[in-house]
Amino acid sequence: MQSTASPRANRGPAAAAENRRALIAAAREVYADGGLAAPFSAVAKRAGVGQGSLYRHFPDRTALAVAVFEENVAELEEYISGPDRTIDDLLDRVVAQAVESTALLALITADLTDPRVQPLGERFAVVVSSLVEREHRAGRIGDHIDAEDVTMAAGMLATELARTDPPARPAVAARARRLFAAAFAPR
Amino acid sequence: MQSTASPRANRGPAAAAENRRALIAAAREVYADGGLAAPFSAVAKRAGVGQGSLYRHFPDRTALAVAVFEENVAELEEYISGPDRTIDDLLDRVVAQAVESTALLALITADLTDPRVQPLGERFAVVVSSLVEREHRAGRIGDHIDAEDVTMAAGMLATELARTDPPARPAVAARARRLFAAAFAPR
Amino acid sequence: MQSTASPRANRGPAAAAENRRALIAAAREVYADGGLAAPFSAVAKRAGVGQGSLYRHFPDRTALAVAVFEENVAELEEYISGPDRTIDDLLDRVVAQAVESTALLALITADLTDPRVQPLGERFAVVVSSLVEREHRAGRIGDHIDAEDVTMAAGMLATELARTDPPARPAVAARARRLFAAAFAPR
Amino acid sequence: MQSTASPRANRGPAAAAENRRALIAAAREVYADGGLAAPFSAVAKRAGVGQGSLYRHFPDRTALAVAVFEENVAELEEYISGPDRTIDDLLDRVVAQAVESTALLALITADLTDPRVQPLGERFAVVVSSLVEREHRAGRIGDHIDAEDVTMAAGMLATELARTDPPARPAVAARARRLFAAAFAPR
DNA sequence: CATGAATGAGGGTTCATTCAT
DNA sequence: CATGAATGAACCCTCATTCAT
Repeated sequence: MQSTASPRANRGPAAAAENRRALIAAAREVYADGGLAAPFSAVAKRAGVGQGSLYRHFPDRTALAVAVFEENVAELEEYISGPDRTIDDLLDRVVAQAVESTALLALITADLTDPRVQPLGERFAVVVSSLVEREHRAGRIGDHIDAEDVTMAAGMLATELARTDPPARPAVAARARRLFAAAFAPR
Repeated sequence: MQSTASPRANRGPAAAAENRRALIAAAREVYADGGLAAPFSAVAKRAGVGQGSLYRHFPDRTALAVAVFEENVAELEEYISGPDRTIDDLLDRVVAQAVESTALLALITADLTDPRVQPLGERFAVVVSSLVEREHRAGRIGDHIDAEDVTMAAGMLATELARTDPPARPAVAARARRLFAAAFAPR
Repeated sequence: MQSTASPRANRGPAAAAENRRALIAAAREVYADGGLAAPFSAVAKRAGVGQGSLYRHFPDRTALAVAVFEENVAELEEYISGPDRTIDDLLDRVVAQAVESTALLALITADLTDPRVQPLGERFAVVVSSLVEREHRAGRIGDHIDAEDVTMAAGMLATELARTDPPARPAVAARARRLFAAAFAPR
Repeated sequence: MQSTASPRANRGPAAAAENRRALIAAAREVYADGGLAAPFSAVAKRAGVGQGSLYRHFPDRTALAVAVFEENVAELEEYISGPDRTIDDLLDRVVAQAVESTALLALITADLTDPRVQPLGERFAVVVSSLVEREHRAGRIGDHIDAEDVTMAAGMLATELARTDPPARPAVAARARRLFAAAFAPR
């Protein structure tokens, strides 16, 4: 039974929102550094927050991953909504997000049927669909390509980058992008 | 005091090679089932071998992964040496190997600079190079494709499959293969 | 920054008494359900009251248990004051109270020397004494039985029931009651 | 992931049986002292054994409790097998075992349907039955008493003692014994 | 050389308690 | 005076690794 408690500063409920944000940010850093093997508690430590608060905000790793990706997807949605966005732009953003998110991405792809995860996938699918349609109309991609092809490519790209050593990433990204560009090109 | 311990069957040195093989096979099964999170000791148990023997043969996970991939690469080398083998054939084999090996693949790609891992990468590169050259000559793939493109594609394909739910794998494999075929095709 | 916290309804001092009652009722339910292992905080949650209020009213588990038993004893006192009440009637009430109170009873019997607990024991002793005296005069119990015997029997009975599976309780209660009746009977 | 290991003495498999015994003995002490709330790990510490070994021998608290009671019941069986043993003798032994075992008894009575627990209950029932039969024939107990009455009494007695402060135990034991003697007596 | 028990550090999670709002 | 988030110590359990037999 826990008998001792020696709290060391309690910034009060006002800190809740701030803590939540700090935890999400910390999660990006921790999982980018240490991969999925990183202790869950490391997120709390990095965020400068008690473990209890981590669990209050995110009862498990998936909940945290979902929160991270919610931000990612929101960013994509907003970015893509700009005029003249292309699949290339999308992949740019994906590449940019890839590294910090990949360990978490592994978590999420591990259970796509989780009810918390599905909405994210759907939002991403919508982003891709609208882009693909636009690109088709513009004749910039071939008729043999559909939204799911692009989604899969984005996923592969992100994963590939995530497992690449940082210094090698630009080269790998370039090569992969070239490969997919070739695949997408109208025939 | 009378020892109650009864070390079950010590078949002597002769068993060493057999144990080694059993461990490698067990590793495939264990990591295919449980992912990288599977306890290392589960490999010993599945192989019907003591913990000590596991550590004697493979001092760490990477050593075991290398052994598994050595078999995989050897199989590829042999397979590819047949006449008329194409990149398509290679990818077929990669797909076949992907699932059981992926957890271990994650291990290996995590440290490609490990001196034990490099030779494997090189052997795989040789396999791919010879194929690519042949395919170029046959005009079956475009000039914009080099061996490293194919290597990367094989890696992405394997990973993508590994993280796909078994029932969905055939569809995913088909889609990915189509994508890469489009990418490789002569223009 | 705008606080997003929204302390739900602070009904002012008037609510204090009401909260206290709600907490006691919640304690019965929570500990009846989950045993002593139930988190203290569950009482607050069940009562629909903040943690702080729980601690304000009852600084520790024992304080809460004492409050519960104060109600129990008061009920017994009132019940017993009726005319023609017998030890049998007392045990009936004890049985009725047993289940919901037992986890808390364990708490209380764990430290009978606690100054908050003693008065309860004494009040219960008074209840029993008056009954025993009456029964002695009526010749319904033997001279070998004193108030402490009955007190102990009541305690054992309550505990025995509390640790019995609900469906088996009637049978167990009947058997125990028969046993004690035999013990109490005049010779 | 556990990365460091600094074992501090490994007496080898030969210690297994010895460790098992030490754990059972430690369990008696720990739970007698601290009640069921005692950390499971305290048993390992008190036994001078690693936590892992504790879990290897006894995967959960119930397994440990069963082992303790197996010894208790065996002792009762042996004791009772002597000539001229009476229910009084049985209760003497029960009283003697009560304190050290009660926290564990709470554990066991919490799930009597556990397949590991049932055999123990049955063995105890056999012990009691043979005694009761003998006492009936000797006319030392009334016809209104059956084996289950005695079993219940033994249980109540043990529990009552267990929750009594050590100094008060002799008096409580005496009183309870007197009560049950009165209940059992031929009419 | 094989076996498998022993070890104990570490990570996951819960919950008692405090305190800003 | 109420609320409920924050805190972190403690417990549970698993598993990597060693080593007596």
